[in-house]
Amino acid sequence: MSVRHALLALLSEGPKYGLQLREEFEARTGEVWPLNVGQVYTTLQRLERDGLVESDDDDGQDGPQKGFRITTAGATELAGWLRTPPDMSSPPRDELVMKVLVALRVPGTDVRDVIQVHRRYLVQLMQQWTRIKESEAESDMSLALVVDAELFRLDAVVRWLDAADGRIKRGADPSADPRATTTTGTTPAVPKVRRRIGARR
Amino acid sequence: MSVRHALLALLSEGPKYGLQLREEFEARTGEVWPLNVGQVYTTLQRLERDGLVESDDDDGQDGPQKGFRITTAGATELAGWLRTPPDMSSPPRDELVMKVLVALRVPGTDVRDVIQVHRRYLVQLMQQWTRIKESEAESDMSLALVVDAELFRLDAVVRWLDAADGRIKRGADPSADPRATTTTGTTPAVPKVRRRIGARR
DNA sequence: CGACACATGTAACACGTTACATGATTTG
DNA sequence: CAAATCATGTAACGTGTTACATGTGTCG
Repeated sequence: MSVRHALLALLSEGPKYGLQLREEFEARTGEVWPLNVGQVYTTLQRLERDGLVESDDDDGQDGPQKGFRITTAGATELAGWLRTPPDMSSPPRDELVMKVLVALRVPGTDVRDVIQVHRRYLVQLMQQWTRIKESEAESDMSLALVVDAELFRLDAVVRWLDAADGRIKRGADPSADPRATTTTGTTPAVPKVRRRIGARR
Repeated sequence: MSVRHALLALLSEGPKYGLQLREEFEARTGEVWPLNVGQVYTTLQRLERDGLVESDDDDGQDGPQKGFRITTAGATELAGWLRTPPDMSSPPRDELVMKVLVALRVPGTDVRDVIQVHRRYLVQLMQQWTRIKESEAESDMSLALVVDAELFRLDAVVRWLDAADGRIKRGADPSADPRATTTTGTTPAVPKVRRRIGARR
């Protein structure tokens, strides 16, 4: 859903064609978020189909540098997107969190070891981003913002790993009665609460 | 890639069938990460096709509660996955970051306003997760871990928004010479650096 | 019986990725 | 001319979502 609206936003500055959109997308993300060309074209097709965008193929010919313009509907859609917080019920499945949850139960796995392996990797990554930030981000606002976001994100992951390690260290999961969740179907029908966060949207 | 390995992990405890996998997946994530059934079956098909899993259809019949077992190849794959940090070159495209980057350039948009709208929403979400954590997470390790992860993540996003707001406040993007990135194709061929973080994998 | 739940599947779609095919234009 | 680059597309696949179709068993 992200690329779609980003293209719409780029077109709101004026008509553009395919490759140009890719270049400008990458420029605005400090060349940190590569965008493959194929997706640009298919996304543009979908945008045109949905009436958010128009192209120059009125004259029949599909010459090179086929320009696209944003429509009124497109501008409306874009404005709405900018002010609508993403749907956060329920949170994204995080691969690293999955790994730790899973490692807690997979026989013959040292969870805390898994945690440390990933922690080391993350710290290393943060150092590399910090280096980039120090050397290049002075002059490029977009790059600075993207790198900041990544650093904050990685820092949160590291801190979560530490918290998880703490939780696991003290208390070998006292709540986990394997019988309660592992049984083949004889569980006495626990009223299943599907946790969803409601917030006015 | 996450669900695939999670199912593999569940099967490493012993043979299970489709719906059971869904139930146990959700139990292990504190009912916070719902998993739709259709995906379970299609993922199981792919796992079987790839030889990571075997089923009871040797006897021809496709009765109900069709059990699946993990294979040796599956166990190997799982062990590898647990100790392999996810590929972080390059970072995921974050929708909120995209919005702010985009809002910087879309005519007639108050970026700092967009930032505040989202900030309020995020703080509100954090309060709800905190409430859940205080009331229920005492007794459920998985839930505690998942909620912690979400709280750390949201906190990082809020802090990024504040940092971004700061950057935007001081300095109306001095680096941004629109001509340099917006030109129609006459840019003098800047040596395009595609930033990618290398780390031994 | 009829309603409900369990259980397995399929179809259609959105989005993302990699890889390939096809022209047009520039340049050595 | 030949090769490289620019530009547009398509195909195949993986993953995820929603919705529907189809059986089977249980229980009022």
